[in-house]
Amino acid sequence: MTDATPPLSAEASQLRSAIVRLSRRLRNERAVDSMSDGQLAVLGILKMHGTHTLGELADRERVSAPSMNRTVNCLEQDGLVSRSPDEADRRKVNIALTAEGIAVVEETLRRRDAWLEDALLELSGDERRRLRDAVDVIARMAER
Amino acid sequence: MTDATPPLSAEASQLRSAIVRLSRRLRNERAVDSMSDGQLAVLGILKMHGTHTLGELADRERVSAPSMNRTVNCLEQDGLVSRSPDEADRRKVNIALTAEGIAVVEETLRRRDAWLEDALLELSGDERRRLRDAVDVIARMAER
DNA sequence: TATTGTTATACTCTATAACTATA
DNA sequence: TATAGTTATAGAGTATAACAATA
Repeated sequence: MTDATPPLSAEASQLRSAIVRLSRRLRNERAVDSMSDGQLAVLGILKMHGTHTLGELADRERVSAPSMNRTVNCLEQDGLVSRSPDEADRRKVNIALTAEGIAVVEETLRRRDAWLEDALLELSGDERRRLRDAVDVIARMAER
Repeated sequence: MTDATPPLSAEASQLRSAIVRLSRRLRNERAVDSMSDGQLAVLGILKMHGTHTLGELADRERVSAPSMNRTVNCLEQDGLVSRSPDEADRRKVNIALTAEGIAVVEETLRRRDAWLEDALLELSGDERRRLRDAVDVIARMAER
């Protein structure tokens, strides 16, 4: 597709702009509009990586423990997560998704995917292939 | 690279995950750590699209006018933007970047690009080409 | 004594409603 | 009378410091 290698700086700048803009557009699609980004992020972590303690959630989201405590309180009041004391170390509290929490996070991801699926269907076969070929490279860069 | 077309749902899901994660990683790189996302977004709009009125900025960021007013107050106090009454319609106020505001937004973009440039240099030539071929597709999807 | 979670308190960012100046 | 911007006030979300329970 592209033959000559363009200047590195232009390549980085264009990539950054495209990634940030698509991400912002995606974020608009969510199951519960009243839910904050922070709350949704916690549900996503629990969905993807299973039960966490409060401290683990705070570390993952790079947020203070009191702040995460408040977020978890809201989610607990809404019935989306449950707290239960850890058997081995009773200082710890395990936070897990409830059935309703699972439903909310799956619906949000479903909406975001649905928006993307619509967009993918408007692409040509070649454009879709180019996107597909880049996905694993993007994912690996994010882990850096 | 990829020959068979995978299920649309898996394709969308993997793309969403990769885009969101790389975007989050990029956001960490900024010139002034004490500056909020909202403030930086305003500087970015002014840098990219030139002078705006308060209402235009509020509309673009999908935020209320009082909220944008406060954001602009902070930027003005920090000397990053200037207010000047519109000549034609004196109800309006034009908000523009100062020299210092230009420097801050350029430094932030430079940092983000620098991080990306480092990451690009660690890729193979083939990986970089795949990324390059996808950028304009991603940019177009974001505009949808 | 150190660690985990929680409460107390304050600051920032957001919003709606009311106000001022101009069209 | 309508519109652009601002001010007043209140509701989330965040942080640091202090506290309680457990290791």
